[in-house]
Amino acid sequence: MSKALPKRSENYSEWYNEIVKRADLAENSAVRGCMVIKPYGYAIWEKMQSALDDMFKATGHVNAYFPLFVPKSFLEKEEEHAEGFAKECAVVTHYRLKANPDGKGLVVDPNAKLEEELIIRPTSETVIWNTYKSWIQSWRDLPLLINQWCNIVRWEMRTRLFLRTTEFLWQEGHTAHVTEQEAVEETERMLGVYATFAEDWIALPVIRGLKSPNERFAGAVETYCIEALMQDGKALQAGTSHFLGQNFSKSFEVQFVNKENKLEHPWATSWGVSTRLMGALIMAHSDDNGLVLPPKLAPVQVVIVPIYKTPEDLAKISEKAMPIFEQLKAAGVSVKYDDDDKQRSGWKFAEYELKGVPIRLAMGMRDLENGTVEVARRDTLTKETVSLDDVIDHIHKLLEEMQAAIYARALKFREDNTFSVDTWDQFKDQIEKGGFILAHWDGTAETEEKIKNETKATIRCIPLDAVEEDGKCVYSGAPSSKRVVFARAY
RNA sequence: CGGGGCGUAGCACAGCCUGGUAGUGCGCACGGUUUGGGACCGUGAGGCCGCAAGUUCGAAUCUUGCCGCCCCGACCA
Repeated sequence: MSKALPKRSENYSEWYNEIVKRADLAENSAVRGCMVIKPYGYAIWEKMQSALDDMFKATGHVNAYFPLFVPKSFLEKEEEHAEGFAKECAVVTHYRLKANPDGKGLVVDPNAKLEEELIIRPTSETVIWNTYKSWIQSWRDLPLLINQWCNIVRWEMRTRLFLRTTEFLWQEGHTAHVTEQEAVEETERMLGVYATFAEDWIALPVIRGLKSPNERFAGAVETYCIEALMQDGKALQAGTSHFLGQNFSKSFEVQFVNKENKLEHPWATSWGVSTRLMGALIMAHSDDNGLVLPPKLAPVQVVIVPIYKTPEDLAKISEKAMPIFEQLKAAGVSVKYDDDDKQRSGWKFAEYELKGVPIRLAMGMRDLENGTVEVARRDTLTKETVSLDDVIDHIHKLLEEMQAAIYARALKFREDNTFSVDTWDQFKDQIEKGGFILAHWDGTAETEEKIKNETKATIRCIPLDAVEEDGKCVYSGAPSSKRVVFARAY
């Protein structure tokens, strides 16, 4: 077995692929473009789900489930939406197979052709708004605040584990409101939820912004996003929140009676984050030794490794280790005691580093004599010796400290790799080196397109907190009032 | 869909050019010695060499076709 991971500095994408596989997060499946999320990777996803779900509930949302299949006629109803997704839809045309009359195996039964094709959902606005039609009659039915956790299929040309797969897992919130302002507030509220989640849980600093019209969700009036910077200097869109206006309520003829007894179309939002967040988590923090997990998302936060020669020694160590294990567990810390004698301690150290376990405790006979335990932290790869009396308290503090330190490190990286650029030459030069580029843009799709064609850089977002300043578009020289974020992106 | 690469043991690969007994490392099983940063020795199990056809006395190796996967582009969360 090759022990070392590829180095980030030498081949970032190979490093990424290897870390996903070696840390047991996911693997490619027998189905092209589709991944198998392995138990360890899924455990992290479950932690993300659980935290997000709590935040959705706290903001008044409830969960529901809508069908996997979308009748083609639904998808067609909102024109821009249909156009945007048409190219990447999987289509169900038949409902039955039969024995191959020419020999072995099965063939599609031509007599079982569907009258209307079914699309595997690339997103659920259409089925959901078709449903909302019957759920919404009065202003008293609003706001309708619904979320669903489900899978999605978008037929991508090229896939990468977690970052872009044909099938992926996500949540999609779909809300309906009486007023435009309420819907805009909801869109912004959920963007805030995503940003808070990214920063507090993934320890990932994000820029909150608006997408340019080019990058807008198909069918949206406005798309908000959070953008993060990965260690290779490329940007990753980590979440989106859309203000849909009345586009879907009109297309699906959803109306409610307002307080004045007049018919109105409700205002809509939708918002989602996906298993792509796993990719963000990996690429933001991990190093050449493996995963680095922020404690809040680590399936195992503390691992205790006994170091012993004889079963008698192990028994003595266990006697001291088990109270630590029990106390941590009782305090809600996810802890594992690894006394498996199949592997030696050195192997375990490397393995837990690869898997990103935040804190490792090692206890040997020497520690027993001294009443101590060795505490190793994953993010800095540092070790210290701590008295058994203090260790529980120490771990609690350390977990919090590490969560903050990992965020701080990512924030510093982003700050060190964000550049204000004012000339086209500087722009072209900097984009090769990576990072976020803050530059003036004249606001036209033409300029955006030309910049993309010449440099592969896209406008990641127009930051919500952009300062107003007079400037000239870095490409066209036309006047501009604020800087937008450019980067090459995943 | 274009351009490149690869399909041989669970995994990573060699062998192919120049046709002739299917190999190495890791992993796995058993035994022993080890154990504070990925231990070592010994014994052993494990293969339709991607699929199909062709050439040949004989094909992992040569020819043709097909299938699949990976990487680089165009498309995208």
